[in-house]
Amino acid sequence: MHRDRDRGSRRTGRTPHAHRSALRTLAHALRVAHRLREEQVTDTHDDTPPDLEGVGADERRKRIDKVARLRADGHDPYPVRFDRSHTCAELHAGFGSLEPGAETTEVARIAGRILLRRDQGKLVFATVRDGTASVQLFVSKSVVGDDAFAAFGDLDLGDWVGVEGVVMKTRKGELSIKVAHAQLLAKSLRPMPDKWHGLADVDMRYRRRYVDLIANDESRRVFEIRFGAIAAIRAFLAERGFVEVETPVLQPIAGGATARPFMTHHNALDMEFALRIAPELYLKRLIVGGFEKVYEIGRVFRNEGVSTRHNPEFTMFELYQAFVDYHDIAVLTEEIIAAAALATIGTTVVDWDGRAIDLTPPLRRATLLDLVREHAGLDLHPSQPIESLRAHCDALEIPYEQVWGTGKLILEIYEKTTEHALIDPTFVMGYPREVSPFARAHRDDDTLSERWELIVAGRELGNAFSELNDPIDQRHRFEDQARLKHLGDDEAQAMDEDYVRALEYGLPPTGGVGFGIDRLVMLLAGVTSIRDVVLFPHLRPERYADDRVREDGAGGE
RNA sequence: GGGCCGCUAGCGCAAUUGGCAGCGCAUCGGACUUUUAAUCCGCGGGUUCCGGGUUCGAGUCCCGGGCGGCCCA
Repeated sequence: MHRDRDRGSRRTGRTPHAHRSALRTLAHALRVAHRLREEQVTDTHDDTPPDLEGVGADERRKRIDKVARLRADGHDPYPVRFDRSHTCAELHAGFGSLEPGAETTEVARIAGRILLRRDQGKLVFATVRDGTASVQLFVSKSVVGDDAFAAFGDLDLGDWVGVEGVVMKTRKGELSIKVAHAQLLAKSLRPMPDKWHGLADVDMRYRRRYVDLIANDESRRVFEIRFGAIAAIRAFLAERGFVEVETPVLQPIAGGATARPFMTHHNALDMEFALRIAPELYLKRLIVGGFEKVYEIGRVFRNEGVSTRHNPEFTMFELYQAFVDYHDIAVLTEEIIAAAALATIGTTVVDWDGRAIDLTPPLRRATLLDLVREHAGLDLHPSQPIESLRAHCDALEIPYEQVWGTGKLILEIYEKTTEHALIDPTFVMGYPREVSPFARAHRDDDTLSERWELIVAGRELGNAFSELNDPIDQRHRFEDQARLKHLGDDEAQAMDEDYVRALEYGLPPTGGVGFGIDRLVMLLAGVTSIRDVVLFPHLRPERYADDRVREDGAGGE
């Protein structure tokens, strides 16, 4: 309150004399706007909103009428605030051990949404839930009086309510508030989903996540895992001296990954920007700048298909550390994953698609070439004649393009024969250098790179390098990529001159890793659709009843 | 992008060969002062996703479209 007053007086005190007439004009405009708004409101106030017509409008109509009646009786159906003394979880923690039938003298004030009602005539039980847990309300006519009892009876499932009363346990042992006062905090106009079956329609669960979260415990569980995993990663890294940074989402050149970007337009500069496909190149610029341990958790955007495995925007974790290599990064990564798992599900063994997957460090390490030998029975190496690798592709019915080198062909063979079979977590080490434009050459074999991908349940979870820090080499890699792009590979990297310039100032030896937070959460939560771990997944736009009218009017497009 | 499947009351689901569109929950009315998805009695509620077609008759069959799911690419 003090702060508000201070701020207000400072602002008035600073108002320059010369601005008064401008302020008067503004005040006038605001008054006009306000009046217009009021006219609109009174115009439509008693009318049925257009979308109230048609099916299912019954219950909403009734609840809207209730709101009007409450207002007519001098009650505010949407009061401004409520002071609570406890969350539901705090009540359980503090009074969970009460004996059945016991009544305390402790007065508690809690708030929550009414989820269930059990009407007993002159006694009503209601289950309310806040953000922490649920607690039962015990509402007795003889305690609250006839009028308040009737008012409580007027509340609907879904309404937000604040109550005050002593803490007690019923004879059956249910922790309850013996309500003395109850207040509507926000009227719900829409009927809740089935109290037992919840909201099952998958499409509606994604489109109306708010309802899904109200009705489905499982949905809340998954997102608690998500929030917990991210928090655990941040805590783990903070403890080890990493700093969290934010780098540009709007980038003149979308680099750091092979994917097609979304393009957008900057009006004032009149130029095209890409939404980032990875934060990688900016994070490494920061290592050039002298930060030694940086990471970013942020949204990246890839303009590709939409499915249960791909959302156009998803959350990427990327980390870079100076003076370490990809072996060090593998150790760090498995520790991060284990920390996230322990913090959220209390174990490093996850149940995924009916299988137990053990994330306990150390995870298996194996080279890509050894794994291909193991799974496909093929002894491959990038130094082999390209004809022999093409022959293997032909035999495996893998389509390829003439511009592809031996490294790309080996990667294709690996993906077709081996990757999907790697169920237990495996660091697949030593990708061909040709397909790894930001990884340094392998210290023992310069046809390979110091790069691993972490594969779990047949899918890529993370990708890491000993970062390429030789600016001359990096320039050549960009030029190779540019050549591919010119030949029609629209996922190839574009030359980023500023990034090369940054490397020319000197990137110290650096290890880096990136992984998809969404995929990690899927693994921890044991769900197979990315849409179950993204709060508001991308879906094709919903069609409203209005669209039909519009289309008919426009003559059908 | 291809194949298969789904869309029915606010929510969850039925509807046989093409023959009156139903059940549960929720709502509404009634009973009930220790319930736990409370219970019991009763009344309402429908653009069967949209548009065409076949038929005496379409939720059901055919064609086109929309949205989603699963599998494949």
